[in-house]
Amino acid sequence: MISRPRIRDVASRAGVSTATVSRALSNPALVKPDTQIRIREAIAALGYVLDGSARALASGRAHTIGAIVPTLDNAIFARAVQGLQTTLSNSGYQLLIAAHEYNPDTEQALVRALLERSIDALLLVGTDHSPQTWDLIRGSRVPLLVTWSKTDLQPSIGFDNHQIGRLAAQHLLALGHRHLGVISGHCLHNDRARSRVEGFREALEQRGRQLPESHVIQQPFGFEGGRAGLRALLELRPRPTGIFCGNDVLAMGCLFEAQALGIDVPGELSIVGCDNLPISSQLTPSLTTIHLPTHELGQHAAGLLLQWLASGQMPPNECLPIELVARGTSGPPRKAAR
Amino acid sequence: MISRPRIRDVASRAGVSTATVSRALSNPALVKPDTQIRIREAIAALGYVLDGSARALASGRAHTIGAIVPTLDNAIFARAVQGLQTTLSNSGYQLLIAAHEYNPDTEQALVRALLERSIDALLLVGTDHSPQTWDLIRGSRVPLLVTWSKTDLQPSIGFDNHQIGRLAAQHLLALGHRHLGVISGHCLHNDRARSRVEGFREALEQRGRQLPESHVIQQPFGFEGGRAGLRALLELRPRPTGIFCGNDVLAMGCLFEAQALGIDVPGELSIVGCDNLPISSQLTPSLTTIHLPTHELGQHAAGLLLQWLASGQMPPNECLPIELVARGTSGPPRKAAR
DNA sequence: CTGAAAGCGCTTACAG
DNA sequence: CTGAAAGCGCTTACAG
Repeated sequence: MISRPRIRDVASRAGVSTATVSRALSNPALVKPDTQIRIREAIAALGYVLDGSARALASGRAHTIGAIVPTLDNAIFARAVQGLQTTLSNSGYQLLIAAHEYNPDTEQALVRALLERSIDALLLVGTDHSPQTWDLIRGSRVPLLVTWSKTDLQPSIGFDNHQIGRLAAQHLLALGHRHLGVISGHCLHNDRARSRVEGFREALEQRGRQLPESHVIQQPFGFEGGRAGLRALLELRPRPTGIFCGNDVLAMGCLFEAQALGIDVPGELSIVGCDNLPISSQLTPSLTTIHLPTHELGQHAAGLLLQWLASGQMPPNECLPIELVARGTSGPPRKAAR
Repeated sequence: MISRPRIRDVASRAGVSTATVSRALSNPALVKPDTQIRIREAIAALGYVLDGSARALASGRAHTIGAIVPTLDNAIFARAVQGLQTTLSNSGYQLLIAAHEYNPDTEQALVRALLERSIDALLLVGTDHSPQTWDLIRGSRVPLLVTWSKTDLQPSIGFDNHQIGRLAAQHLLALGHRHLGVISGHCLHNDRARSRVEGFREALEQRGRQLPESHVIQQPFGFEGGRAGLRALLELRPRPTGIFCGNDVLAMGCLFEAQALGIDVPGELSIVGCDNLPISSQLTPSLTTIHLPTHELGQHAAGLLLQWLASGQMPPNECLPIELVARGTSGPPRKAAR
C-alpha cells in the first residue's frame, strides 16, 4: 500500500517548488493564476490532503479551537456548541470538544489535554475554575474566552445571570406571589447557578422580602432534580406558590412532578424556568421561562475568537440580551390558596 | 513575554536528553524511576505542556478522533457524542466534532476539513455518503467507523433500523390498528430513516397489508415536522389510528399537535416514537417508543476505535440491542373510531 | 511571482 | 536505561 501523497509530490507533478504549493494553499493571492491551476490539478489528481500537524508545527496555527462545556446532555450547551462549530467551520477552523460534567478535576484534566493538542484558543463556560486550571491556561498563553457569564477579568461573552434571577423574581412578585422558592443546580463551582439565585434574592430584598436558604433547593440538573426539588419545597409552610428554577430542565421536572401530584399549574403553583428550550413552548401548560439566545452565543463566541486570532486584539466583553417569556406555567396565585 | 518551555528546557533542567523526557512522557516503563521523578519535577517547575502537533508529526499519532454527526440539536446525537468523548478522553484521545445538518455537501467539506487536521480515525453516522466523501476517506487511509447503521462493508456499530420499523408495526398491529401512517424525517441521504420506513412496511406486508407512499409523510426533524406530519395524515380517509414516527422529536411534535387539535391519545390515535429520549417517559401521556442505547453507542464506538488503533485490526461489526417500550401514547383503537 | 533552505518541537530506531 | 541525530511534512523569511 503506497503512502499518502505529500506536498513534494504535488510540487513535482505541478513542476513547482513546495513553497509555491504551500502558498497556493494558504495564500493564493501570492501565486500566479496559471500556476495555481496546475497546482490544483496536481492536488486533485493525487488526492492530496494537507497534513495539519505539520502545518500547525511550522506555522504556529492549528486552525483548531478547544471548547469545554459542562455537558452535552443539556440541549442548551449542545445548541451553543452547534452554533460555535458551524461558524468556526465556515472560517476554516475546527472544534475540539469536551465535557467535564460539573467536575472541576475533570475540567482541569481536560484543559491540560486540550492545551496539549495545540489549540489556537480555548473556550470555557463560566468563571468558576480551579486555580490550577487558571495557571495552566495562563502558562500556555492560549487565548481564553469565557462564555455564559460576564466578567471583566477576561474576554467574555455571556448573560447577566443576576438579571435572570431578578427577572424571575419581579415576574412572580408582579403576579402577586408572596411565598417563593427556588430550585437550582448545585451552586458550588457554578457561578451561573449562584448568580441566578443571588439575583432572585436581591430582587426580593429590594421589595423588603427575604429568601431564606431553606427555600433554595439545590439538586443535580435533570428532570429528577426538578421533581425532587418540588417535593422538598412542598414541605415548607406556608407552601410556596411561585417557584423559580435555574434552568428549563429543572423547571420541566418540577412541572411534571406537580402534574403527577395533582397540583394545578398555574392555579396552585407558578413555575418560571430559564433557557427557553424549543420544547418549553410545546408543553401543556407551556413554560414561562427566560429566553437565552444560546445558539447566537455559540456563533458570537466563534466570531469573537476568529477576530481575536486574526487581529491579536482582545475582544470586548459581550453581554447578550435576555427576556422573560410569560406563558402558561405562571399566573396569579389563586385566592383560595392564600 | 518569554515563550513556553520546550522539551529541551525540561531536559536540561532535569539533566537528561530530550529523548529521555519524551520517553518519560509517552512510555514511562522505559525510564528509570529516579530519572522519571527528576523529569516530573522539571515539568512541574517549568509548567511544561507538550506540543501535540509536533508529537503528531513525529509519531504519526495525533491522539485525536474526528466525528461528524447530522446535528447536535437532537439530544440523541448529543448524548452519543458525550459518551464518545468521555470514553476517548479517559484513554488520552480527544474529539474533533462537526455537524453536517443533513447536507451531504457540508458533510463532504467537513470530512476533508477533519482529514486535514491529522485525525487517527473518523466516525460517521449512517451509510449514506457522497461518492467523493468515500473517495476522500479511502485515499486518506484513515480508519472509518460507521455508526447508527449496521453494514458489512465497513467496521460499524449501530442499530438494526429495519427491525425498529418492524417492532413499531408489530406493536400497532397487535393492538388492533388497521389504518397506519408514518411520519419520517427526509429519507434522501438518510439510510436510518429509509430503513425504518422499509422495516415498517415489510412488517405490514408480511400480514398482507400495504403502506402506500401517501401514508408516509416526510418532514424535517423537529417538533414542527411532527405537527405538520400529523396534520397531513389526518387528511387521509380512513384516518390512520396508529402512527409510527421516525424519532421521538417527531413523535412529540405529533403528540403535541394531537393535543392541540383535541384528539385523544391513545383513545383516537396511537403514537410510537423511536429513541427513548429522557423526556419521553416524562410526558403525559408518556411516549411509546423504541429504546436505543445511544449513550452506550458512543462509549462502544470509542472502545472499538481505541482497540482498532491499538491493534491495527479491523473491529467486528456490532449491533446494539433495541426494545420497544410500551407506554401511554399507544393503546387499542377505540371501537367508536373504527 | 517563485525557489532553496532553515526550522517548527517532537519521536524513535540505533548504538552504547 | 540513556543519548545523539535523523526525520516527520509543512511554512516562511530571504533572496532573486
